[in-house]
This record gives sequence, structure tokens and C-alpha cells, in this order.
Amino acid sequence: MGERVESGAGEGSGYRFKVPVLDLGAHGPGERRDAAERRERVLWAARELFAERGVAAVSMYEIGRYAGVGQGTLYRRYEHKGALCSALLAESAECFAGEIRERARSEEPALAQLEHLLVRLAGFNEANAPLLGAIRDAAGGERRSGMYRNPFYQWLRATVVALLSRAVTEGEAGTLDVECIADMVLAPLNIDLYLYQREGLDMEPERITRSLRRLLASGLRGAG
Amino acid sequence: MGERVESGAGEGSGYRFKVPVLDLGAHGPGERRDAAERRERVLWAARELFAERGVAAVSMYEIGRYAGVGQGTLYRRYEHKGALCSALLAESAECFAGEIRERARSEEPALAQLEHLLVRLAGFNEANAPLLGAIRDAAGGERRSGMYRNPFYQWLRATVVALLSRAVTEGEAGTLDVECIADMVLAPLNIDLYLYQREGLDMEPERITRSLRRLLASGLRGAG
DNA sequence: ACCCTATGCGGATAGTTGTCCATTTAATGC
DNA sequence: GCATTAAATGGACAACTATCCGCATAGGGT
Repeated sequence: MGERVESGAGEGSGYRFKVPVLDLGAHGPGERRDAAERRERVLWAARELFAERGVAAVSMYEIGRYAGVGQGTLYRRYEHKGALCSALLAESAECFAGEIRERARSEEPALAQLEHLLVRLAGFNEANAPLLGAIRDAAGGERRSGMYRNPFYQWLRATVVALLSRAVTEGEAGTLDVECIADMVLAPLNIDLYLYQREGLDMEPERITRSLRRLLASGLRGAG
Repeated sequence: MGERVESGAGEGSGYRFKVPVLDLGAHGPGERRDAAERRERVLWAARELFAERGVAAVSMYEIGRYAGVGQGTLYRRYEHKGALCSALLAESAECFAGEIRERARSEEPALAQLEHLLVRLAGFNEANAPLLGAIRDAAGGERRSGMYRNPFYQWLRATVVALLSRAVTEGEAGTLDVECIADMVLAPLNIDLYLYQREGLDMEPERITRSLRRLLASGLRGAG
């Protein structure tokens, strides 16, 4: 009883034992049983409190207390609030990645796939804005690059690089510095700008994705 | 003696009395004399400490103490560290804006001017990275949109909108949702991404601006 | 069953941000 | 000069993040 299971969705939250294709600190498989249990408790407490009062209004201290876990324990698992939020996002991210990867197997041209990826990414922003916002907030000062070094962005970036490269070799796109352009293709959907356009400027998601597609399709000069 | 001067560069730091074309909280002209003096002391202390130890390593508390000013006073002037940094940046920003405005008077085509603006903006990032970083860091949580609502970004955005509009009416560009696209044109040069590309990926500024120009000129499809 | 140790625990604590408010002070009108 | 008052002051304080470290314990080895 109580054996550590390496795969297969157990009871609980259901995402702990997924294959770590894209690992955001969801769990470590070599974890002591009590530690794993506490990790669950922390994630559960966070979900609970976030749902009740919104991500921004909940402090790490509260999460710890609500989970019945000391500060030390809390911070050992999740270096900061952003890391905890990344863990909570892992399931959605995994799912998003899965969908994109699925599509990658089709014969569809690379640029069409890229377009699709971006539209889906806007949807991901839309669906996970509060968590994404908190992750961004935690990535300041010493952790400036945290936002870009995290596994999700890295995967996103790598995927875009791959699609762009394919587009170039298949003659769909002109020559491009794909490494550099990949970031620029993703930049307009960074969560800060996205939220500003959505909430500050009252733009619809469709408007945002339409403009981005237009821009990427033919730049500023091209025909509208 | 001690009259409040409204224009003309006085002795001191030299930027206090510039016309507030673009006002970032550099000063208020109807300010009590002692208050103005303390404001100077705070800015001086900040410059001093930032120069000595780097922006990120200096706390508001320290700045207050170094300036010989209480917390209340400090925070009355500058709501948070980001606001203080904006004030320190005011001179450079004013100068940047002046240069761009100057150029705007020429006959040069709108898109060429936009291109120039972006190259100069990369230079601005380069020259003011630490302050810009701190400003960004302060714009989280409640203040999420602070980065975009601040006068500098608003001016930048308005300028790009104007240039794009002109490009469209003069037939240089196809039809565009200029309001939406303006943000997207600026997004690739946001300070977080810029620093990640510069420091994390070791890209040269020229590489960044070249890619951005290429992207804006003809999107992904166009010939390299 | 017992021991040993790597691992985990949690509360105390230091450092920081931002607010509050009783007190002080500059400027204005007389 | 002097009174009045709106503005400004500074330090106490509450909330939060993140680290540290002495103590507890799970789980493998014997």
C-alpha cells in the first residue's frame, strides 16, 4: 500500500503523474510520501483561495497557513508565488502543448500552423489571465528573465522556431533570423500587453488575433 | 530671491524646469519651496545609490534614509520605486521625444520615420535598461497596466499611431487597425524581452533591430 | 525490529513596501 | 509682525516575502 506510482492518472487532482514532457514543477517522482502529500495540500489550498478571492489578493503566507504548512515547507517546494502558479498551470499548459503537437503531425503548411498556434495562445491568455499575470509579477528584479526561461515559454519558442524554419526551407517564407523573430512573433501576445489591450483598451480577442495575423502575413506594407 | 522659475534650465540637475511636454513626475510647479528641495534631495539620493550599487539593489527605505527624509515624504512624492525611476528617466525621455518630434517635421515617408523611431527606441532600451527594468518591476499586481498607462508609453504609442495612420492614408501601407497594431509594433522592444535577447540569448542590438525591420517591412512571407 | 541519515518540517526572523496620522511648517491675508 | 490653514513631514506600523536553522521523521539498510 502507498507505493509510488510512476504513471497513470491517480485519484487526486489528476495531473500529478503525467509524463513530464514539459515539466513545470508539478511534482518530483523521487519525492518522499509525506512531502508529496504536503505538496498536494499546498496546491489544493492555493486553488481554493485563488478561486475564492482572486490570485492577486492571496499571499504566500496565507496559502501556507490554509494548507497547514510552514513557510519553510512552502518555499522549499515553490521558490515564489510565480512558481506555484506555474505548477497550477501545468495541466492547462500540458493540454495546450498536446493540441499543438498533435496538429504539428498534419501536412498543413508551417505558417498556417503558426497562425493557429497564435490564435490558440490568445485563447490560453484569455483562459488563464490571472495565473499568467501572477507569474509575470513574480518575474522581476533578480528573476527578470524567469518569464522567458520557464519551460512553457521555452517550449513555445522552440515550437515557433521549428515552424519558422520549416516555412523558410519550404519556401513559404523569405529568409529570416528565426531565433530572433520567434520571440518577436510571440511578443505581441505577452500577458501584460494582452491584458492592457483587453481591459485598458477594450479590444476583443478577435481584433487582437486578426491584427497579429495581418501583421505577420505581410508586414505593414502589404495589402490589407 | 528664491523665486519659482517656470522655464529656462536652472543650475541644479538641469531638467527640473523644462517645459512639461511629456511630464513624468519630475516636479510640480505649484510646489511649496521646502517640498521642492526635498524632492531634489530624494532624486539626488536615488541617483547616488543607484550609481553605487545598481538600481535593483537599492530599497525605497534606503533612499529615504540616505536623503534624510521620512517614508511618508518619500511615498507622497513617488508612489513607488517605478515612479521614482520614471522621474529619473524624464530627462532622457524628453530628449528622445524631442529628437523624434524633430524628425517628424521632415518630409520623410512615415514608415521610414517609424523605422527610425524603433531603432532609436532600441538605443533607449540599451542606454536605460536598469531604470526601465525597475519601472517594469513596479508595474505588477494592482498596477499591472502602469507600464502602458505611463506618459512615456502613451506618447510612444500615440506617435506610432500617427505614423501608421499617415502611412495608410498616403498609400505606403495597406489598411491596418492602427490602434491595435501600434502596440504590436512596439511589443518586440519591451524591456523584458529586450534584456532577455541581449543578455540571455546574447544577441546584438543590430540583430534585434534588423529582424524587427524585416518583420515589419514585409511580414514573414516577404522576400528576405 | 532497529538504526541511520538524507530529506523534510515549520516557526522565528530579517528586510522591504506602502499606509496612516499626529505634529510641524510655509505661505497667504491682515 | 501675526494668525490661519492647507500642505508637508517623519516615524510607527501592518502586511508580505523569503531565508535560516534546530528538530523530526520516512524509508532503506542490516
